[in-house]
Amino acid sequence: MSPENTPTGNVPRVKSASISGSAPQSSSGPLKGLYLRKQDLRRGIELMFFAYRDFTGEADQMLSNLDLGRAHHRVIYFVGRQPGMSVSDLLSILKITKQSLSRVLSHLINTGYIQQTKGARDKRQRLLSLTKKGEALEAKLTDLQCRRFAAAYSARGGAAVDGFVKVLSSLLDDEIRTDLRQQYPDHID
Amino acid sequence: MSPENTPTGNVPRVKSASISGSAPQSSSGPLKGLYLRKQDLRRGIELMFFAYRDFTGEADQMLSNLDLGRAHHRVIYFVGRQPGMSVSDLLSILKITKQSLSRVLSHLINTGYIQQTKGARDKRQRLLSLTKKGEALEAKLTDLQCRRFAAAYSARGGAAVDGFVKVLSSLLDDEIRTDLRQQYPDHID
DNA sequence: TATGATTGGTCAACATAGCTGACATAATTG
DNA sequence: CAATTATGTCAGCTATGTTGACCAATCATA
Repeated sequence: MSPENTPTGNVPRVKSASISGSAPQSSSGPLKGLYLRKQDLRRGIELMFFAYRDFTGEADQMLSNLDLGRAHHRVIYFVGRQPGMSVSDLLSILKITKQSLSRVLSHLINTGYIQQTKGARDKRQRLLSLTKKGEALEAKLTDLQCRRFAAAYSARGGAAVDGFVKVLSSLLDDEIRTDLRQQYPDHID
Repeated sequence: MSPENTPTGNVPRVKSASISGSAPQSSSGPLKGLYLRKQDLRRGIELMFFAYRDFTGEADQMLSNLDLGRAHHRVIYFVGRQPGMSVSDLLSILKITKQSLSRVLSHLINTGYIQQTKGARDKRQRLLSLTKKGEALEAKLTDLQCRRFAAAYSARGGAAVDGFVKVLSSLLDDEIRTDLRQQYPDHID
């Protein structure tokens, strides 16, 4: 695709790679390196782009009907996942600025999706949790996305799911992988 | 996590699911449905979120040094992938409005990353391609992301890559999957 | 207890990247 | 010729990110 600056040391250069792989073996074959051609890596890049867009699309639609955006969804999701979390917990998960979060969080509190309670140990903390209304929305949104995953997982089976999880977790930055490993100890290595 | 509105018909309800799976079998076991628990689906959701962020992070950084954003990257990527494509081709891939694309595309043309040529068959079309400068940037950005994929793929092996591709393609909307299948005929089913 | 660090909130200002709606031009097609 | 298509452009709006500055409450500790 771009002659100069040949890929990586890791990637076998395939000069003038054929656009579509009329590969002699199946692309899933055990032959080392057969999945490291430029076209295979590009396929991964594109799949990530399209799959992420489709994966968030349905929820985005439902949210826009409620005058909410994807940023609100993230907050609702993670607060629902770990009720009683602090604002700084949320900040370190989302990796956005306090100001960006504040805008979204305030709106969710004002519209009754999220409630705050003062921390018992540390009274500076505002511990976040979903209200009934927030729980209802979180359930609807998460169900939408879980449905999509459940369909994909059942269509492809456990071995494919295992590979999916392995590769995705290897795409993570090391720091994030360490965090996630603690939350899913048996599942992400 | 949210009792009301129980998941899908497809998803086995696991009321009061334990937070962390101290599963009796490995999560990748062949046992049907063991990867369809709510926690497994949530793990997928979260992996998509974090992996997508990390996957785009390095390129975003490089782009911001050039006063470009992710939208510019997408245009450069897809034009690089298919030189000579028309504006409407690009629109249907990116699924954004003409105006949104126009802003980004004009900037890339003005700054010399992309060039236009009138279509030979249809003179209304502006066929897009990368300039030398654009090719150089595309190569740097794509190499960055390919490196990440190559590392993940080699760390996990061909079987995992196969599962990764299968599950991701099943997460796509049907329409997109049909399109991609044509571009990677041997690879996406 | 006084000091410094942490947790959280807020204000102002700005940038990017999406959106709608309206309209214009050029070229193709029927 | 009329309708459609491909593209570009203007004006304005929204969502979500950014920086930098500053403040108040609370906690931890010298």
